[in-house]
Amino acid sequence: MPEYSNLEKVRLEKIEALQAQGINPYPRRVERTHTNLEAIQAFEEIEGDDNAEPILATLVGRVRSMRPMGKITFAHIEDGTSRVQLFFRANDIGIKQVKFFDNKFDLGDFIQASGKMFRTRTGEVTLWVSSYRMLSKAVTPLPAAKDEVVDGEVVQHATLADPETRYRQRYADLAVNADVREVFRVRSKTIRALQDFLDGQGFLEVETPILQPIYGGAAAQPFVTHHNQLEQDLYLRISFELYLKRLLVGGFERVYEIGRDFRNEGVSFKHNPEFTQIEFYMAYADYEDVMDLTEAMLAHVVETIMCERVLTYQGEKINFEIPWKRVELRQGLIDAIGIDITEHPTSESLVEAMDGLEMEFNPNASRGKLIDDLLGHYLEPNFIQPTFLYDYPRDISPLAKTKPSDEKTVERFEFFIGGMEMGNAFTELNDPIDQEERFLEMGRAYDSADDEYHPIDEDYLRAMRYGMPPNGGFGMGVDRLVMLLTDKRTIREVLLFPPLRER
RNA sequence: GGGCCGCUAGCUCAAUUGGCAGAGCAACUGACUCUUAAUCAGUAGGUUACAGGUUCGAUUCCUGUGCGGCUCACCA
Repeated sequence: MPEYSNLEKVRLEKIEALQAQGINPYPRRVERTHTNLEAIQAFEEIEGDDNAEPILATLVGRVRSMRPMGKITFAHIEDGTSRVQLFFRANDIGIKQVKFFDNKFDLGDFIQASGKMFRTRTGEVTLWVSSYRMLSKAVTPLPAAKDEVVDGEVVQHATLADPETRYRQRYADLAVNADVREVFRVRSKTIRALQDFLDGQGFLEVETPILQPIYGGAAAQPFVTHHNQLEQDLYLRISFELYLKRLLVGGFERVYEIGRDFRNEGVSFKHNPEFTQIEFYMAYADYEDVMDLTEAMLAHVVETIMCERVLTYQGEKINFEIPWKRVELRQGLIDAIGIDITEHPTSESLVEAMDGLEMEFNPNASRGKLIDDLLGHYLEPNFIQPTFLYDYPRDISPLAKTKPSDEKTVERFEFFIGGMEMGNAFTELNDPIDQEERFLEMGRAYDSADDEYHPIDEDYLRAMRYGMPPNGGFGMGVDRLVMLLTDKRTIREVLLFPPLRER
């Protein structure tokens, strides 16, 4: 049994009063002739034409404001398309019906109202109500104090702002904050735009297992679960990579997947334990082809959402015109801190060179890890404009092909926007013998670090031994892209139901 | 996981040095036939997150717990 607040008790009493009058506060059937927006537009089209038939409409929506004035009442209702004003007048429907609305309806209730569209003296297109009924009674008041419509824009005066309540009760946040609803419309459009682009390039969208007996394709701690009948532990995937590349072996030349990855790691403004990833794999392509496609894809998405290839993120204008800046990792570090990583082929040598940097680091880390730390600290935050950073150390890239000229470096790029790492791509390793050696090296690296056991995906190696076409692969965090497109500083703002501790 | 900060009415926020816990909106009662943050008059609304401590007296100071925020760490 919930403990009802005084405000809720008042509304429960209203429900009882309705039922006592034989009125069902939660009826089954609804009538609706127009959305609110359609009704307003239909009226505006015939307005001024004396011969036109009046627009008769039955509208539905949630009551968002009420202004009772004795024998007339104004109210605003909101549906999925727009707000519209209702006008109740005793002359038309009788004082009882006006008072019934004033007394038995509350902010947040759903109503169905019929009448004629007209424009008030103060200029607002309004439904002149001839009949109305309750569609759903709200027991709990919406956490919005009051809002008004100014020039068609809803202006809120003190609304739900506490982040904890907003995330825990996202339904209330959405109901009350139109800008939050807009974020998730943009999110949906973003995913659609990615699909449209890749479909247009001849890619096939596929779905691969989320529950996997062996996880791989990224460096991350997995979530573990258990299948009762199979009597087997399964992992929630940390990437799609190894399954998608099996599909290249199977004969699909271009595949992509958009879906959820799960990583049992820390949470931050740009990390969530479950997040949406897009990966694609492209046969007969290398990482430079993938760079070209990445630019074109992001330009398409930004243009679709923003209607131009520019967006503003946290006050910075970000330009998605092609081509983007391309920075070689080695040169980027030389320019930033004067260290040439090719002159330091061992971690010992690199550690020596890093002595004196203000950045803290683990001197026992591998050379690749140190380079990764350096770029995360000195390069990433400065890449506000879309930037490719390319040619990475081999030992942190076990699935990428080495450069022909340099065994310690692989054909890999990451790209950055707004100071955030957005994605990762490489010329994919397709040599099964080399791949097995890399896996074994990696296993040793884990042993030596006394870290957890890292399983080798033998089936993936078998697939590669059947022959895998040369290919370029790509992965990107979709949540982070949506952050850019909606100008949100934290990933939680673009997740409908961000994780919170149980209360 | 560490550090810092926060938690007061349904919502947004006040409360002087430790001295009767307040406002706006929402709610309730009444007035009002073109309002739109409607207006006007009145009423009610609190375990100050929770538990303990110091004190004549705690929203305020101290300790612990819970939840959240920021940040650092972790994160091929």
